[in-house]
This record gives sequence, C-alpha cells and structure tokens, in this order.
Amino acid sequence: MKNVFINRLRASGLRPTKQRIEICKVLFDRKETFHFTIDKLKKIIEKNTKGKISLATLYNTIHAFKNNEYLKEISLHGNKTFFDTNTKNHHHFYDKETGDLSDIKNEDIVLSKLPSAPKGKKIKNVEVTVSIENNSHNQKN
Amino acid sequence: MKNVFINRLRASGLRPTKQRIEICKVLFDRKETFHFTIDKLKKIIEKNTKGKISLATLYNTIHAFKNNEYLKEISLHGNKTFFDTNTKNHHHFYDKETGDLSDIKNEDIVLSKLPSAPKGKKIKNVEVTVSIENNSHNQKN
DNA sequence: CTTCTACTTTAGAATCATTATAAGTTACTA
DNA sequence: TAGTAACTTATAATGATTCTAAAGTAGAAG
Repeated sequence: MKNVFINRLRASGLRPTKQRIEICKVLFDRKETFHFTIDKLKKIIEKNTKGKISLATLYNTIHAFKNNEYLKEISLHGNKTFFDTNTKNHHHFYDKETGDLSDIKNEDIVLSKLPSAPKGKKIKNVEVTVSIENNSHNQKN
Repeated sequence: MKNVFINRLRASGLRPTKQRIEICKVLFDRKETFHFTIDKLKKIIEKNTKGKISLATLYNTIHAFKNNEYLKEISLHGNKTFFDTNTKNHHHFYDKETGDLSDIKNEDIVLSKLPSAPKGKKIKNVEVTVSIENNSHNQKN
C-alpha cells in the first residue's frame, strides 16, 4: 500500500509528495526487479497516470531515491543511465543491440580472485557486466 | 615511428591522414596503456600540437579506431565515454570521485562461476569494474 | 484550523556530450 | 595530373541531463 512508501520516504527524510508516491508505485509495486532509464519511466508514468510528472521532477526524485538506496545506478556502455530497483549487490546481462538489461544473482557469479585496491583506496563494490549478443553473430562454423 | 601507424591504418582500410597519425602518436606512442575521454584527448592534442584537430574528426577517428580494434570502449557510471588503448580482455579499477580509471590484468581476476547466456544469446565478453574510494570513507571504527 | 517556511514541482532555458550536415580539402588510382 | 571517394572541418542539430526562477504544497507552530 501507499503507507509503505510514505514510511520509507519519511525514513529517508524525503517528503511523501503525490509525485513521489506515484513514482514509488511504478517502481516498487512489482514482483520482479525493474530496470529502467528516465525516458522509459516517463513513458510508463504517462501511460499509467492521468496527471503528468515533469521531467525535472523525475530526475530529482530518481536521484533522491538513488541517494537513499532505493535504487542503484548501473554501469554500461552507451549514453543513457540505467537504474535498478534491486539495490543488493548483483550483476547484469546486457544486450547492447536491444538495450535489454537483466539481473544475474550475486551467487551465480563467483569471483575467486580479486586484486587488492591501490594504496590509500578500498574496494567499494564489484560489478560484473556480461555482454551478450545473438547466437547468429560471428558464428564460427 | 610514423610508419608503424601508417601501416596499421592501411591494414584496416583507413587512410593515413595527418590527423589520424597525430592521434596515433598521442594514443599509442607510450609504454603504459592509456585511458581517456574525447575531452581529455582534445586537451592533450591542443597542448602537443600546433595545428588543431576538430572535435568532429576526433569523434570520427576514435570511432574508426574502435571499430578496427585499436581501442576498446569502457563501461562506467557517469556521462562520459571512456576509451582504452588496451584492447585485450581485462578489467578496471574505477574511482568515481577522481574519475581515474586503471587496468586490472585479466589474470588478476578469476571468475570461477558464470551463468549461461539466455536462450538464443551467447556471451560476448565479461567485464568487471571494481569501484574504489578513499580509505577515509565510512571508516568503520 | 490558519500561517509560515522550507521543501517540491514545474516549464522552460541552459549545458554538455555526441552526431549529422554540407562544403571544402586531400589521398590514392589510373 | 585529373578524377573520385574518403576525409576534415565548422557549425547546426540532437538528446540527455541539470539549472533556474516562479508557483505550489507539506508539516510545524501557534
């Protein structure tokens, strides 16, 4: 329900506004984790909701959510920034041709060797991107 | 020497123009691998060279180099696209605060478990980004 | 329940990276 | 050395993101 969102927003020091709750519904009211760009989010909201939310508000809100660990930003080739409702440490398949991004569970990738961080630095997180393409590409015989 | 570059360009079907050779010198005439954004490259060229090279040419040329495996594009958070003169499969340390990027040799990271690609797809490449930050951050006691 | 203030939202302008365009220039082929 | 396709260039166009300034709203205090 709405209250879950209101409480989480409050807990992060964010005012529960009409727009933020609307965005919460789109992002978090689902079973699967959700990957999106601002652009895609905008389209979904325009479909689901009568009232529009301005682009600036989408950016502001998504960044507020990111800063409060509601969302994770994902590293990818290409120009658009992706966000992920799965904020746990995990990895991704990325198909550059289609732009599709999907989760790989943390336990499905095992890193058995890692270098130590450069002097004065420490490791903050490790992200693996597995780029995929159609089987038909460069088919070797 | 210049001839090395001319030959490699020719071998890839790229005409060895003044500008391309100039760019080759900046990129490949060095011991260490080199990580850069177009912006950074532009500044270096403006320092090293009397004649300017237009932004459009930098973009065109860098993309031609990328398509011909002279360069590798790197996946990162943030808005700018990074390129790497190390085209071998390898990984990176990335310090978002400073924007610094450095190589991790392929053998310094071992992935002992990988998921299989979704149906109809195959794995094209696997890239690991190890995000680092200053030791002083969030120091736990 | 009103008032006040700080936080939000908004439309639109501004900015930044990147790509497209169209005109002039250059490298190679014959 | 002439012709043509490839290349470079300045500039315009595009697309994503951020900024700005004005109008609206949530929550605290009375």
